[in-house]
Amino acid sequence: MAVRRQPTLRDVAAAAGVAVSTASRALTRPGRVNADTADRVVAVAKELGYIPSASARALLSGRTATVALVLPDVTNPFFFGLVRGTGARLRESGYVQVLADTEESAEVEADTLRKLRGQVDGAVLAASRLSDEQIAAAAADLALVVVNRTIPGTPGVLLDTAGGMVRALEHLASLGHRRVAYASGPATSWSDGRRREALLPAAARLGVELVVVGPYAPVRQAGAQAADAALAAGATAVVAFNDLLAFGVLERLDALGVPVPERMSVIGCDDIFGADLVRPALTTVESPVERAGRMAADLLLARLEGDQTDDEPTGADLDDEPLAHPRDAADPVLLPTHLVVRSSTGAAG
Amino acid sequence: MAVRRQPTLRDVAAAAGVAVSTASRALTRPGRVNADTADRVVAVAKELGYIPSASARALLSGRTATVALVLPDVTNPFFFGLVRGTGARLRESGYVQVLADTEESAEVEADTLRKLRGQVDGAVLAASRLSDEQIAAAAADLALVVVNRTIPGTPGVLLDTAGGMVRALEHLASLGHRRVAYASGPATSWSDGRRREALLPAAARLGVELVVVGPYAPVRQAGAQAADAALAAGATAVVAFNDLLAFGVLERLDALGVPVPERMSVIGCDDIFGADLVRPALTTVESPVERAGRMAADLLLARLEGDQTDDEPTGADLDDEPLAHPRDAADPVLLPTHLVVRSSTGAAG
DNA sequence: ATGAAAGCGCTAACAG
DNA sequence: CTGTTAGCGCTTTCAT
Repeated sequence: MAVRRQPTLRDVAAAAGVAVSTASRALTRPGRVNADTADRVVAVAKELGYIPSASARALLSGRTATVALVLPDVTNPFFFGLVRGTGARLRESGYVQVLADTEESAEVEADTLRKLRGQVDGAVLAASRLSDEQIAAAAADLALVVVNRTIPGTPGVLLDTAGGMVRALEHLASLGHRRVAYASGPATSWSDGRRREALLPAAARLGVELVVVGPYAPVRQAGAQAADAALAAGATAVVAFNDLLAFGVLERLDALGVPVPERMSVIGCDDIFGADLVRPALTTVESPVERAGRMAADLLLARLEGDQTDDEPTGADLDDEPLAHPRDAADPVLLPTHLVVRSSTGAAG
Repeated sequence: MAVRRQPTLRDVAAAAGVAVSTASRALTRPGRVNADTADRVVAVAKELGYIPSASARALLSGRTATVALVLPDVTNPFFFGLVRGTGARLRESGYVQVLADTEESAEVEADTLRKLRGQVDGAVLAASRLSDEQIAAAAADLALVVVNRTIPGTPGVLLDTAGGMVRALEHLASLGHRRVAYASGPATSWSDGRRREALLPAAARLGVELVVVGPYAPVRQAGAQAADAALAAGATAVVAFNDLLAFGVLERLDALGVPVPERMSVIGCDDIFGADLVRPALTTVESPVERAGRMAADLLLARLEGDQTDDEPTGADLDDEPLAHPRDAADPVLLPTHLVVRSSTGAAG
């Protein structure tokens, strides 16, 4: 197991009867070396099973061809799409994806980010628990792209779940609901704040009374409390922070014998795996998470590949070409969401 | 973004007024240096925000403190537990986890493994699509632990799903089922072979007629065909290769108006997220996937940490101490599974 | 077109 | 206890 010493470039060069520098060129810039020599080197390298050392390359170039995806909780199905989306995009460009779970802790997250510096070329930071300032600080040391967060100067991808929730409310209003509960997510969740900001005026406009209950942890178990709270509030419908919570609400209502959607309509958010499996199937706000992941990776790679301007750029350059590469055009990309109506919503009881 | 040059050990040494080697020692072996000096160096390092270069360390030591988890498909919920289990264990020991998706392709897998060599200290290989020989070959270059696979000389963790399926069959037999369909998984799946080997004799013993249908891709969509095949075979119960497939079976039966479990019992495997959410809730073979992940990581780390015997061991050592560290005691760990009975199984129609 | 040599950041001898 | 030196594997000047 893992014993055999790996052949180095020196071995290849020796076997091919050339200098290491020639071997290096033959392998990386075949054009800048005699065709015959190049072929020979390549052949020898292949025969020896030579694989360039990533560490040596990284040490020399400062680039690791590795990107981290930093998440509060790898097991939350919501993030699966991100893992997949960023992973796919990164792989396409020959990057390696490393996964970092911060266990919902701001401290662990800050620590992770610090350690990551130097290990990776950049990171996609999703649903960060850090403050704007902390993120901005981290962004000074490590190429960062944030998902579902707005940090001035840092590129980001936003999923418009707030908009989706407004459409969910409109849907409920059209079904005759007049008293709707919003089962809110973690107090530290940036998304949750945005949604509340969007839901309140929308409710007023629609003539719907919105009762905010919570905050709840975005997990199934918390759904029981949310269901009870919605019931107690006299709501005929409940919009949950996410599908996990909505699943829990459905379970609780089922256990209580409250028919869905006859006496209570339920709407989730994210359309995670399972939303169409539960009975009744869950009406939910679908967000293109995988696309968000791809896009986040895209943004990051663009920065990374663009950072070819190694040697300290002159001051002049900094102020020039504001069009080609506008400094503060890091306006986050906003991805639209849409409401998927299933059987968990119906006319107001 | 990511501009500021990181301080190196040299910067720290200079700022502290010592030689780099002293700074190095102060930071890594505080005991072997004057306490005052050490304190000063540490203070300076902290002030400068010094972080040792992983690349340089790796280049020098040959160890990257990184372990890869290689999977055929990151999006398959079955693997979530593995991601979580290995990730948790690795993090505990200060290792970084990298995720590699081989897209269900043996070629991509072989390629990935080759590239990984040098980038990581070892890898956990789950549900490999490679042949035993290919895996054994890869294991010569990279510390490997396999999950759900038996490779002589390579440590592994096995989930006893075959045993679980036999218990599932016993459960069905006790409910009076006499004709049961097994919706088999991919032909290349090692697990599937094991299960068939276990199910056939068990069926004979139980006086149950087992009809093997398939093979099917382990995905929801394939469940429709499986359901139809089970129906056509006149079975009163179907055991599916995995929960994903079972979900599809449930959906199809629902669409066809076949009541579950009245006219058809359904059993899945893995107890993935959602198995208790579907209606009727799915009876399934639960396997401790997360534990398997932890254990796989454990085995790998044991090898890694144990591999302190750098300089080529003498031939003598190889034959000695067969007890302390038995060479071929790489007997795979077998983790027990158990049947979770839910409402998708009932008495034979 | 090719070789020799320097050096990325760090640690491990080897002096002193 | 601390400084000097060498070298991990590679790319990249700089010569030739």
